[in-house]
Amino acid sequence: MSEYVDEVDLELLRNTALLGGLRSELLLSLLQNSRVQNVASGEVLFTQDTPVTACYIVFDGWVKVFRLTRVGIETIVHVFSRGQSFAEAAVFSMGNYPVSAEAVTNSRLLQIPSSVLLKSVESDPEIALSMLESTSRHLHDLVRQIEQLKTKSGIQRVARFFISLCPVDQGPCTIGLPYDKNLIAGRLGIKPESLSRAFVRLRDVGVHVHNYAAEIESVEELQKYANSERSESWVAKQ
Amino acid sequence: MSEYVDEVDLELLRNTALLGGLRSELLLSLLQNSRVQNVASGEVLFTQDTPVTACYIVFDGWVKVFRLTRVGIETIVHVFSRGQSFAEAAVFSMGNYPVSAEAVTNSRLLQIPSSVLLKSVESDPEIALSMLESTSRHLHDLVRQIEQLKTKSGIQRVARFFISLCPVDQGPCTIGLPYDKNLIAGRLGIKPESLSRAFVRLRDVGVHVHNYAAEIESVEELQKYANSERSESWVAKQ
DNA sequence: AGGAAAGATTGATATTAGTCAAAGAAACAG
DNA sequence: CTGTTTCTTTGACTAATATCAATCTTTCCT
Repeated sequence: MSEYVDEVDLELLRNTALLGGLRSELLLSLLQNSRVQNVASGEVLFTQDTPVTACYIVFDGWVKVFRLTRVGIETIVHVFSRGQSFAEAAVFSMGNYPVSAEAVTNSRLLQIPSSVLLKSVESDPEIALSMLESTSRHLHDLVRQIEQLKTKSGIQRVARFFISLCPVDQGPCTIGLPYDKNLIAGRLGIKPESLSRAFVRLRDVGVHVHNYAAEIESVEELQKYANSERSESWVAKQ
Repeated sequence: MSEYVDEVDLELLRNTALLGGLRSELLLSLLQNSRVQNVASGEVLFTQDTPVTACYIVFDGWVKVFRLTRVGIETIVHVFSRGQSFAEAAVFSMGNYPVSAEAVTNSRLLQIPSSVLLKSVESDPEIALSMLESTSRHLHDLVRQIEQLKTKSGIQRVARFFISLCPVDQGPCTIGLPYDKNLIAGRLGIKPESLSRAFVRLRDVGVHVHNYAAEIESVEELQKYANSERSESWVAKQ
Protein backbone atom coordinates (compact mmCIF):
# COMPACT_ATOMS: atom_id res chain seq x y z
CA MET A 1 0.00 0.00 0.00
CA SER A 2 1.33 3.35 -1.05
CA GLU A 3 2.59 5.79 1.55
CA TYR A 4 1.81 8.63 -0.81
CA VAL A 5 -1.24 10.35 -2.18
CA ASP A 6 -1.64 9.53 -5.87
CA GLU A 7 -3.93 10.89 -8.55
CA VAL A 8 -6.77 8.55 -7.67
CA ASP A 9 -6.59 9.56 -4.02
CA LEU A 10 -6.62 13.18 -5.00
CA GLU A 11 -9.72 12.67 -7.08
CA LEU A 12 -11.33 10.98 -4.08
CA LEU A 13 -10.41 13.85 -1.78
CA ARG A 14 -11.94 16.34 -4.20
CA ASN A 15 -15.23 14.54 -3.72
CA THR A 16 -15.20 14.41 0.04
CA ALA A 17 -17.46 16.63 2.08
CA LEU A 18 -14.54 17.78 4.20
CA LEU A 19 -12.02 18.84 1.61
CA GLY A 20 -14.06 18.85 -1.59
CA GLY A 21 -14.69 22.57 -1.54
CA LEU A 22 -11.03 23.49 -1.24
CA ARG A 23 -9.04 25.29 -3.88
CA SER A 24 -6.28 23.14 -5.34
CA GLU A 25 -3.37 24.98 -3.80
CA LEU A 26 -4.99 24.89 -0.37
CA LEU A 27 -5.67 21.19 -0.68
CA LEU A 28 -2.10 20.50 -1.72
CA SER A 29 -0.62 22.51 1.11
CA LEU A 30 -2.84 20.66 3.55
CA LEU A 31 -1.62 17.38 2.10
CA GLN A 32 1.98 18.48 2.57
CA ASN A 33 1.36 18.43 6.26
CA SER A 34 -0.73 15.29 6.48
CA ARG A 35 0.34 11.70 6.10
CA VAL A 36 -0.94 8.47 4.67
CA GLN A 37 -1.34 5.84 7.33
CA ASN A 38 -1.59 2.14 6.57
CA VAL A 39 -3.11 0.21 9.43
CA ALA A 40 -3.86 -3.44 10.00
CA SER A 41 -7.23 -4.79 10.98
CA GLY A 42 -7.69 -4.36 14.70
CA GLU A 43 -5.30 -1.46 15.01
CA VAL A 44 -6.51 1.38 17.20
CA LEU A 45 -6.40 4.87 15.72
CA PHE A 46 -7.33 6.79 18.82
CA THR A 47 -8.93 6.19 22.16
CA GLN A 48 -11.86 7.82 23.89
CA ASP A 49 -10.89 10.41 26.51
CA THR A 50 -7.42 11.02 25.15
CA PRO A 51 -6.39 14.36 23.63
CA VAL A 52 -7.40 14.98 20.05
CA THR A 53 -4.44 14.98 17.71
CA ALA A 54 -5.83 14.36 14.25
CA CYS A 55 -8.77 13.58 12.05
CA TYR A 56 -8.98 11.08 9.23
CA ILE A 57 -10.25 10.37 5.76
CA VAL A 58 -10.61 6.77 4.59
CA PHE A 59 -8.92 5.82 1.32
CA ASP A 60 -9.57 2.12 1.73
CA GLY A 61 -10.94 -0.24 4.33
CA TRP A 62 -13.39 0.13 7.19
CA VAL A 63 -13.00 1.91 10.48
CA LYS A 64 -15.37 1.56 13.39
CA VAL A 65 -16.00 4.43 15.75
CA PHE A 66 -17.35 3.44 19.12
CA ARG A 67 -17.76 4.28 22.77
CA LEU A 68 -16.80 2.15 25.73
CA THR A 69 -18.40 2.19 29.13
CA ARG A 70 -16.42 1.63 32.31
CA VAL A 71 -17.26 -2.07 32.15
CA GLY A 72 -16.10 -2.39 28.58
CA ILE A 73 -19.42 -2.47 26.81
CA GLU A 74 -19.05 -1.13 23.33
CA THR A 75 -21.53 1.01 21.44
CA ILE A 76 -20.76 1.35 17.80
CA VAL A 77 -21.48 4.84 16.65
CA HIS A 78 -20.55 4.45 13.01
CA VAL A 79 -18.47 2.45 10.60
CA PHE A 80 -16.71 4.58 8.04
CA SER A 81 -15.54 3.59 4.58
CA ARG A 82 -13.92 4.96 1.44
CA GLY A 83 -14.32 8.68 0.99
CA GLN A 84 -15.65 9.40 4.44
CA SER A 85 -14.02 11.58 7.07
CA PHE A 86 -14.27 11.22 10.80
CA ALA A 87 -13.15 12.92 14.00
CA GLU A 88 -13.02 16.30 12.32
CA ALA A 89 -15.63 17.52 14.80
CA ALA A 90 -13.47 16.36 17.69
CA VAL A 91 -10.64 18.49 16.38
CA PHE A 92 -12.75 21.57 16.92
CA SER A 93 -13.89 20.67 20.37
CA MET A 94 -10.21 20.97 21.34
CA GLY A 95 -10.47 18.49 24.15
CA ASN A 96 -10.46 14.71 24.25
CA TYR A 97 -11.91 12.32 21.74
CA PRO A 98 -15.45 11.47 22.81
CA VAL A 99 -15.13 8.08 21.05
CA SER A 100 -12.53 5.51 20.06
CA ALA A 101 -11.66 4.38 16.54
CA GLU A 102 -10.30 1.07 15.33
CA ALA A 103 -9.68 -0.35 11.87
CA VAL A 104 -11.83 -3.41 11.26
CA THR A 105 -10.07 -4.33 8.04
CA ASN A 106 -6.63 -3.45 6.80
CA SER A 107 -7.04 0.16 5.87
CA ARG A 108 -5.36 3.05 4.22
CA LEU A 109 -6.12 6.46 5.69
CA LEU A 110 -5.20 10.08 5.39
CA GLN A 111 -4.30 11.44 8.78
CA ILE A 112 -4.68 15.20 9.11
CA PRO A 113 -3.14 16.63 12.29
CA SER A 114 -5.35 18.93 14.34
CA SER A 115 -2.94 21.81 14.05
CA VAL A 116 -2.99 21.62 10.28
CA LEU A 117 -6.74 21.64 10.11
CA LEU A 118 -7.06 24.44 12.63
CA LYS A 119 -4.48 26.53 10.87
CA SER A 120 -6.28 26.07 7.57
CA VAL A 121 -9.52 27.28 9.08
CA GLU A 122 -7.86 30.30 10.58
CA SER A 123 -6.15 31.20 7.35
CA ASP A 124 -9.10 30.66 5.08
CA PRO A 125 -12.79 30.99 5.83
CA GLU A 126 -13.52 28.95 2.74
CA ILE A 127 -12.30 25.79 4.37
CA ALA A 128 -14.26 26.67 7.49
CA LEU A 129 -17.46 26.54 5.51
CA SER A 130 -16.73 23.18 3.96
CA MET A 131 -15.85 21.85 7.37
CA LEU A 132 -19.05 23.16 8.85
CA GLU A 133 -20.88 21.54 6.01
CA SER A 134 -19.15 18.27 6.61
CA THR A 135 -19.84 18.21 10.34
CA SER A 136 -23.44 19.09 9.72
CA ARG A 137 -23.62 16.12 7.41
CA HIS A 138 -22.40 13.93 10.24
CA LEU A 139 -24.94 15.51 12.52
CA HIS A 140 -27.71 14.78 10.11
CA ASP A 141 -26.51 11.24 9.84
CA LEU A 142 -26.68 10.76 13.59
CA VAL A 143 -30.13 12.29 13.69
CA ARG A 144 -31.25 9.70 11.18
CA GLN A 145 -29.67 6.98 13.25
CA ILE A 146 -31.57 8.11 16.32
CA GLU A 147 -34.75 8.17 14.30
CA GLN A 148 -34.13 4.60 13.18
CA LEU A 149 -33.40 3.39 16.67
CA LYS A 150 -36.54 4.98 18.03
CA THR A 151 -39.01 4.08 15.33
CA LYS A 152 -37.85 0.95 13.52
CA SER A 153 -37.59 -2.63 14.66
CA GLY A 154 -34.28 -4.43 14.53
CA ILE A 155 -35.30 -6.30 11.42
CA GLN A 156 -36.28 -3.11 9.69
CA ARG A 157 -32.91 -1.63 10.52
CA VAL A 158 -31.25 -4.65 8.97
CA ALA A 159 -33.41 -4.15 5.88
CA ARG A 160 -32.38 -0.53 5.66
CA PHE A 161 -28.75 -1.47 6.06
CA PHE A 162 -29.06 -3.80 3.09
CA ILE A 163 -30.76 -1.13 1.06
CA SER A 164 -27.93 1.27 1.79
CA LEU A 165 -25.57 -1.26 0.23
CA CYS A 166 -27.61 -1.80 -2.91
CA PRO A 167 -26.12 -0.29 -6.05
CA VAL A 168 -29.59 0.06 -7.56
CA ASP A 169 -32.87 1.26 -6.14
CA GLN A 170 -35.19 -1.18 -7.80
CA GLY A 171 -35.32 -4.71 -9.10
CA PRO A 172 -33.14 -7.57 -7.89
CA CYS A 173 -29.53 -7.33 -6.82
CA THR A 174 -26.80 -9.08 -4.92
CA ILE A 175 -24.70 -7.32 -2.34
CA GLY A 176 -21.62 -8.27 -0.36
CA LEU A 177 -21.66 -7.79 3.38
CA PRO A 178 -18.90 -5.29 4.00
CA TYR A 179 -17.76 -6.63 7.36
CA ASP A 180 -18.25 -9.05 10.18
CA LYS A 181 -21.74 -9.99 11.24
CA ASN A 182 -20.97 -9.12 14.85
CA LEU A 183 -20.00 -5.68 13.70
CA ILE A 184 -23.12 -5.31 11.61
CA ALA A 185 -25.19 -6.27 14.63
CA GLY A 186 -23.41 -3.72 16.80
CA ARG A 187 -23.76 -1.04 14.17
CA LEU A 188 -27.51 -1.65 14.10
CA GLY A 189 -27.87 -1.89 17.85
CA ILE A 190 -28.92 -5.52 18.04
CA LYS A 191 -27.30 -8.76 19.24
CA PRO A 192 -25.66 -11.16 16.77
CA GLU A 193 -28.34 -13.76 17.51
CA SER A 194 -31.06 -11.30 16.61
CA LEU A 195 -29.23 -10.51 13.40
CA SER A 196 -29.30 -14.18 12.44
CA ARG A 197 -32.99 -14.30 13.15
CA ALA A 198 -33.52 -11.14 11.16
CA PHE A 199 -31.92 -12.87 8.16
CA VAL A 200 -34.43 -15.68 8.50
CA ARG A 201 -37.36 -13.30 8.77
CA LEU A 202 -36.22 -11.32 5.75
CA ARG A 203 -36.65 -14.39 3.56
CA ASP A 204 -40.34 -13.49 3.52
CA VAL A 205 -39.43 -10.25 1.78
CA GLY A 206 -37.22 -12.04 -0.73
CA VAL A 207 -33.83 -11.61 0.88
CA HIS A 208 -31.46 -14.56 1.02
CA VAL A 209 -28.28 -14.21 3.01
CA HIS A 210 -25.65 -16.71 2.05
CA ASN A 211 -22.20 -16.45 3.38
CA TYR A 212 -20.93 -12.97 3.02
CA ALA A 213 -23.45 -12.08 0.37
CA ALA A 214 -27.12 -11.27 0.27
CA GLU A 215 -29.43 -11.76 -2.68
CA ILE A 216 -32.29 -9.34 -2.84
CA GLU A 217 -35.18 -10.24 -5.11
CA SER A 218 -36.66 -6.78 -5.18
CA VAL A 219 -35.26 -3.64 -3.66
CA GLU A 220 -38.68 -1.94 -3.77
CA GLU A 221 -40.18 -4.76 -1.77
CA LEU A 222 -37.45 -4.44 0.82
CA GLN A 223 -37.90 -0.69 0.99
CA LYS A 224 -41.61 -1.11 1.53
CA TYR A 225 -40.79 -3.37 4.44
CA ALA A 226 -38.16 -1.09 5.91
CA ASN A 227 -40.45 1.91 5.74
CA SER A 228 -43.55 0.32 7.21
CA GLU A 229 -44.46 1.90 10.50
CA ARG A 230 -44.88 0.12 13.70
CA SER A 231 -46.89 2.48 15.83
CA GLU A 232 -48.94 5.60 15.88
CA SER A 233 -48.03 6.86 19.32
CA TRP A 234 -45.95 9.87 20.29
CA VAL A 235 -47.55 11.30 17.18
CA ALA A 236 -48.09 14.96 16.53
CA LYS A 237 -51.66 16.08 16.97
CA GLN A 238 -53.03 16.67 13.48
CA MET B 1 -41.96 39.72 26.56
CA SER B 2 -39.34 42.07 25.27
CA GLU B 3 -38.69 42.37 21.58
CA TYR B 4 -35.17 43.50 22.31
CA VAL B 5 -31.97 42.01 23.60
CA ASP B 6 -31.24 43.34 27.08
CA GLU B 7 -28.21 43.08 29.35
CA VAL B 8 -29.27 39.76 30.80
CA ASP B 9 -29.75 38.29 27.33
CA LEU B 10 -26.36 39.56 26.31
CA GLU B 11 -24.76 37.89 29.28
CA LEU B 12 -26.52 34.66 28.32
CA LEU B 13 -25.28 34.90 24.74
CA ARG B 14 -21.72 35.38 25.95
CA ASN B 15 -22.00 32.01 27.62
CA THR B 16 -23.42 30.10 24.68
CA ALA B 17 -21.27 27.69 22.74
CA LEU B 18 -22.26 29.29 19.48
CA LEU B 19 -21.55 32.93 20.12
CA GLY B 20 -19.61 32.85 23.37
CA GLY B 21 -16.23 33.12 21.72
CA LEU B 22 -17.10 36.22 19.75
CA ARG B 23 -15.52 39.62 20.24
CA SER B 24 -18.02 42.19 21.50
CA GLU B 25 -18.21 44.25 18.34
CA LEU B 26 -18.76 41.14 16.24
CA LEU B 27 -21.50 39.93 18.55
CA LEU B 28 -23.22 43.27 18.49
CA SER B 29 -23.12 43.53 14.73
CA LEU B 30 -24.56 40.05 14.47
CA LEU B 31 -27.35 41.07 16.83
CA GLN B 32 -28.10 44.11 14.66
CA ASN B 33 -29.13 41.71 11.96
CA SER B 34 -30.97 39.19 14.07
CA ARG B 35 -34.29 39.47 15.79
CA VAL B 36 -35.99 38.42 18.99
CA GLN B 37 -38.93 36.16 18.31
CA ASN B 38 -41.68 35.54 20.84
CA VAL B 39 -43.62 32.42 20.05
CA ALA B 40 -46.57 30.72 21.68
CA SER B 41 -46.61 27.10 22.71
CA GLY B 42 -47.32 24.95 19.69
CA GLU B 43 -45.99 27.43 17.20
CA VAL B 44 -43.85 25.96 14.44
CA LEU B 45 -40.46 27.55 13.86
CA PHE B 46 -39.51 25.63 10.77
CA THR B 47 -40.48 22.49 8.95
CA GLN B 48 -38.47 19.55 7.79
CA ASP B 49 -37.61 19.60 4.06
CA THR B 50 -38.11 23.34 3.66
CA PRO B 51 -35.22 25.68 2.84
CA VAL B 52 -33.03 26.74 5.74
CA THR B 53 -33.48 30.40 6.57
CA ALA B 54 -32.23 30.82 10.13
CA CYS B 55 -30.89 29.26 13.29
CA TYR B 56 -31.95 29.97 16.85
CA ILE B 57 -30.84 30.50 20.41
CA VAL B 58 -33.31 29.98 23.24
CA PHE B 59 -33.72 32.84 25.75
CA ASP B 60 -36.68 31.27 27.48
CA GLY B 61 -38.97 28.30 27.06
CA TRP B 62 -38.59 24.91 25.43
CA VAL B 63 -38.38 23.98 21.79
CA LYS B 64 -38.66 20.46 20.46
CA VAL B 65 -36.78 19.39 17.38
CA PHE B 66 -38.20 16.36 15.65
CA ARG B 67 -38.55 14.38 12.47
CA LEU B 68 -41.76 13.24 10.84
CA THR B 69 -42.24 10.21 8.67
CA ARG B 70 -44.64 10.17 5.75
CA VAL B 71 -47.33 8.73 8.00
CA GLY B 72 -46.85 11.42 10.62
CA ILE B 73 -44.92 9.50 13.23
CA GLU B 74 -42.75 11.85 15.18
CA THR B 75 -39.26 11.18 16.46
CA ILE B 76 -38.07 13.72 18.94
CA VAL B 77 -34.44 14.44 18.35
CA HIS B 78 -33.92 16.95 21.12
CA VAL B 79 -35.66 19.46 23.32
CA PHE B 80 -33.75 22.69 23.70
CA SER B 81 -33.89 25.18 26.55
CA ARG B 82 -32.35 28.41 27.81
CA GLY B 83 -28.91 29.09 26.48
CA GLN B 84 -28.91 26.41 23.81
CA SER B 85 -28.68 26.94 20.08
CA PHE B 86 -30.14 24.78 17.36
CA ALA B 87 -30.28 24.49 13.58
CA GLU B 88 -26.91 26.16 13.19
CA ALA B 89 -25.65 23.02 11.52
CA ALA B 90 -28.53 23.14 9.05
CA VAL B 91 -27.45 26.63 8.05
CA PHE B 92 -24.15 25.24 6.86
CA SER B 93 -25.60 22.37 4.94
CA MET B 94 -27.26 25.04 2.78
CA GLY B 95 -30.19 22.88 1.81
CA ASN B 96 -33.40 22.04 3.57
CA TYR B 97 -33.96 21.55 7.27
CA PRO B 98 -33.53 17.86 8.07
CA VAL B 99 -35.91 18.26 11.04
CA SER B 100 -38.82 20.37 12.21
CA ALA B 101 -38.94 22.61 15.27
CA GLU B 102 -41.88 23.63 17.42
CA ALA B 103 -42.16 25.58 20.66
CA VAL B 104 -43.61 23.41 23.41
CA THR B 105 -44.03 26.29 25.83
CA ASN B 106 -44.33 29.99 25.19
CA SER B 107 -40.80 30.90 24.27
CA ARG B 108 -38.52 33.78 23.56
CA LEU B 109 -35.84 33.13 20.97
CA LEU B 110 -33.08 34.84 19.10
CA GLN B 111 -33.46 34.19 15.40
CA ILE B 112 -30.26 34.54 13.40
CA PRO B 113 -30.80 34.55 9.62
CA SER B 114 -28.62 32.19 7.61
CA SER B 115 -27.12 34.97 5.57
CA VAL B 116 -25.97 36.77 8.70
CA LEU B 117 -24.32 33.71 10.12
CA LEU B 118 -22.69 32.79 6.83
CA LYS B 119 -21.43 36.29 6.29
CA SER B 120 -19.94 36.33 9.78
CA VAL B 121 -18.07 33.13 9.10
CA GLU B 122 -16.73 34.41 5.85
CA SER B 123 -15.60 37.64 7.37
CA ASP B 124 -14.00 36.20 10.48
CA PRO B 125 -12.41 32.82 11.03
CA GLU B 126 -12.83 33.30 14.76
CA ILE B 127 -16.55 32.85 14.58
CA ALA B 128 -16.04 29.86 12.32
CA LEU B 129 -14.10 28.13 15.05
CA SER B 130 -16.66 28.77 17.73
CA MET B 131 -19.33 27.53 15.42
CA LEU B 132 -17.39 24.40 14.66
CA GLU B 133 -16.99 23.91 18.35
CA SER B 134 -20.68 24.34 18.91
CA THR B 135 -21.69 21.88 16.21
CA SER B 136 -19.22 19.37 17.50
CA ARG B 137 -20.84 19.73 20.89
CA HIS B 138 -24.18 18.85 19.30
CA LEU B 139 -22.56 15.95 17.59
CA HIS B 140 -21.18 14.69 20.83
CA ASP B 141 -24.56 15.05 22.38
CA LEU B 142 -26.17 12.94 19.69
CA VAL B 143 -23.49 10.31 20.05
CA ARG B 144 -24.31 10.07 23.73
CA GLN B 145 -27.97 9.77 22.88
CA ILE B 146 -27.27 6.88 20.54
CA GLU B 147 -25.19 5.24 23.22
CA GLN B 148 -28.05 5.57 25.67
CA LEU B 149 -30.58 4.16 23.26
CA LYS B 150 -28.39 1.19 22.48
CA THR B 151 -27.16 0.30 25.95
CA LYS B 152 -29.65 1.52 28.55
CA SER B 153 -33.17 0.38 29.33
CA GLY B 154 -36.03 2.82 29.12
CA ILE B 155 -36.16 3.11 32.89
CA GLN B 156 -32.47 3.90 33.04
CA ARG B 157 -32.94 6.60 30.46
CA VAL B 158 -35.68 8.09 32.59
CA ALA B 159 -33.33 7.98 35.57
CA ARG B 160 -30.64 9.76 33.59
CA PHE B 161 -33.13 12.36 32.44
CA PHE B 162 -33.98 13.10 36.05
CA ILE B 163 -30.33 13.31 36.97
CA SER B 164 -29.75 15.83 34.21
CA LEU B 165 -32.40 18.01 35.84
CA CYS B 166 -30.95 17.79 39.34
CA PRO B 167 -29.30 20.96 40.58
CA VAL B 168 -27.02 18.94 42.85
CA ASP B 169 -25.06 15.76 42.31
CA GLN B 170 -25.60 14.13 45.64
CA GLY B 171 -28.11 13.90 48.45
CA PRO B 172 -31.85 14.46 48.10
CA CYS B 173 -33.54 16.97 45.84
CA THR B 174 -36.81 17.88 44.21
CA ILE B 175 -37.04 18.70 40.54
CA GLY B 176 -39.79 20.05 38.34
CA LEU B 177 -40.59 18.21 35.15
CA PRO B 178 -39.88 20.77 32.45
CA TYR B 179 -42.58 19.68 30.03
CA ASP B 180 -45.32 17.32 29.14
CA LYS B 181 -44.98 13.65 29.98
CA ASN B 182 -45.77 12.68 26.42
CA LEU B 183 -42.91 14.82 25.31
CA ILE B 184 -40.57 13.35 27.90
CA ALA B 185 -41.51 9.89 26.71
CA GLY B 186 -40.84 10.82 23.10
CA ARG B 187 -37.55 12.46 24.00
CA LEU B 188 -36.44 9.25 25.68
CA GLY B 189 -37.74 6.98 22.96
CA ILE B 190 -40.41 5.19 24.94
CA LYS B 191 -44.21 5.21 24.99
CA PRO B 192 -46.11 7.32 27.53
CA GLU B 193 -47.43 4.15 29.18
CA SER B 194 -43.91 2.89 29.67
CA LEU B 195 -42.96 6.20 31.18
CA SER B 196 -45.73 5.82 33.76
CA ARG B 197 -44.50 2.38 34.61
CA ALA B 198 -40.95 3.64 34.83
CA PHE B 199 -42.10 6.12 37.47
CA VAL B 200 -43.52 3.24 39.48
CA ARG B 201 -40.35 1.20 39.15
CA LEU B 202 -38.17 4.12 40.17
CA ARG B 203 -39.86 4.21 43.58
CA ASP B 204 -37.52 1.35 44.46
CA VAL B 205 -34.60 3.73 43.94
CA GLY B 206 -36.23 6.43 46.03
CA VAL B 207 -37.83 8.53 43.33
CA HIS B 208 -41.38 9.76 43.81
CA VAL B 209 -43.06 11.47 40.91
CA HIS B 210 -45.99 13.59 41.95
CA ASN B 211 -47.68 15.81 39.53
CA TYR B 212 -45.17 17.84 37.67
CA ALA B 213 -42.47 17.32 40.25
CA ALA B 214 -40.19 14.48 41.25
CA GLU B 215 -38.66 13.96 44.68
CA ILE B 216 -35.35 12.20 44.62
CA GLU B 217 -34.15 10.76 47.91
CA SER B 218 -30.57 10.32 46.79
CA VAL B 219 -28.99 11.41 43.55
CA GLU B 220 -26.07 9.00 44.04
CA GLU B 221 -28.47 6.10 44.34
CA LEU B 222 -30.19 7.14 41.16
CA GLN B 223 -26.88 7.51 39.34
CA LYS B 224 -25.86 4.06 40.42
CA TYR B 225 -29.06 2.74 38.95
CA ALA B 226 -28.73 4.70 35.71
CA ASN B 227 -25.16 3.55 35.18
CA SER B 228 -25.66 -0.14 35.84
CA GLU B 229 -25.04 -2.22 32.76
CA ARG B 230 -27.45 -4.61 31.25
CA SER B 231 -25.38 -6.85 29.04
CA GLU B 232 -21.92 -7.91 28.08
CA SER B 233 -22.46 -8.61 24.41
CA TRP B 234 -21.25 -6.70 21.39
CA VAL B 235 -18.27 -6.25 23.64
CA ALA B 236 -14.73 -5.67 22.46
CA LYS B 237 -12.55 -8.71 22.70
CA GLN B 238 -10.22 -8.08 25.61
C1' DA C 1 -68.65 25.34 39.74
C1' DG C 2 -69.67 21.80 36.25
C1' DG C 3 -68.61 19.26 32.50
C1' DA C 4 -65.91 18.23 28.42
C1' DA C 5 -61.43 17.35 26.73
C1' DA C 6 -56.89 16.13 27.28
C1' DG C 7 -53.45 13.80 29.82
C1' DA C 8 -51.87 10.06 32.87
C1' DT C 9 -52.16 5.65 34.97
C1' DT C 10 -53.24 0.79 35.25
C1' DG C 11 -54.31 -3.87 33.65
C1' DA C 12 -54.17 -7.66 30.37
C1' DT C 13 -51.91 -9.33 26.54
C1' DA C 14 -48.81 -9.47 22.47
C1' DT C 15 -44.50 -8.58 20.34
C1' DT C 16 -39.78 -7.85 20.25
C1' DA C 17 -35.35 -8.59 21.53
C1' DG C 18 -31.96 -10.44 24.89
C1' DT C 19 -29.88 -14.53 27.35
C1' DC C 20 -27.81 -18.78 27.78
C1' DA C 21 -26.62 -23.12 25.97
C1' DA C 22 -25.75 -26.11 22.32
C1' DA C 23 -25.09 -27.53 17.68
C1' DG C 24 -23.34 -26.45 12.92
C1' DA C 25 -20.38 -24.22 9.57
C1' DA C 26 -16.35 -21.79 8.10
C1' DA C 27 -11.59 -20.42 8.63
C1' DC C 28 -7.12 -21.62 9.86
C1' DA C 29 -2.94 -23.84 11.38
C1' DG C 30 0.13 -27.53 11.40
C1' DC D 1 -6.40 -33.09 5.27
C1' DT D 2 -7.67 -33.01 9.97
C1' DG D 3 -8.29 -31.16 14.25
C1' DT D 4 -8.98 -26.71 16.55
C1' DT D 5 -10.71 -22.34 16.94
C1' DT D 6 -13.82 -18.92 15.84
C1' DC D 7 -18.05 -17.38 13.89
C1' DT D 8 -22.88 -18.29 13.05
C1' DT D 9 -27.19 -20.25 13.60
C1' DT D 10 -30.87 -22.44 16.24
C1' DG D 11 -33.68 -23.51 20.31
C1' DA D 12 -35.91 -22.70 24.72
C1' DC D 13 -36.67 -19.36 27.84
C1' DT D 14 -36.88 -14.64 29.97
C1' DA D 15 -37.15 -9.76 30.13
C1' DA D 16 -38.45 -5.44 28.28
C1' DT D 17 -41.49 -2.77 25.91
C1' DA D 18 -45.54 -1.94 22.98
C1' DT D 19 -50.46 -2.28 22.31
C1' DC D 20 -55.20 -1.79 23.35
C1' DA D 21 -58.74 -0.76 26.37
C1' DA D 22 -60.49 1.00 30.56
C1' DT D 23 -60.29 4.12 34.29
C1' DC D 24 -58.80 7.92 36.81
C1' DT D 25 -56.96 12.96 37.06
C1' DT D 26 -56.08 17.27 35.71
C1' DT D 27 -56.88 21.15 32.94
C1' DC D 28 -59.53 24.27 30.86
C1' DC D 29 -63.54 26.50 29.15
C1' DT D 30 -67.89 28.98 29.79
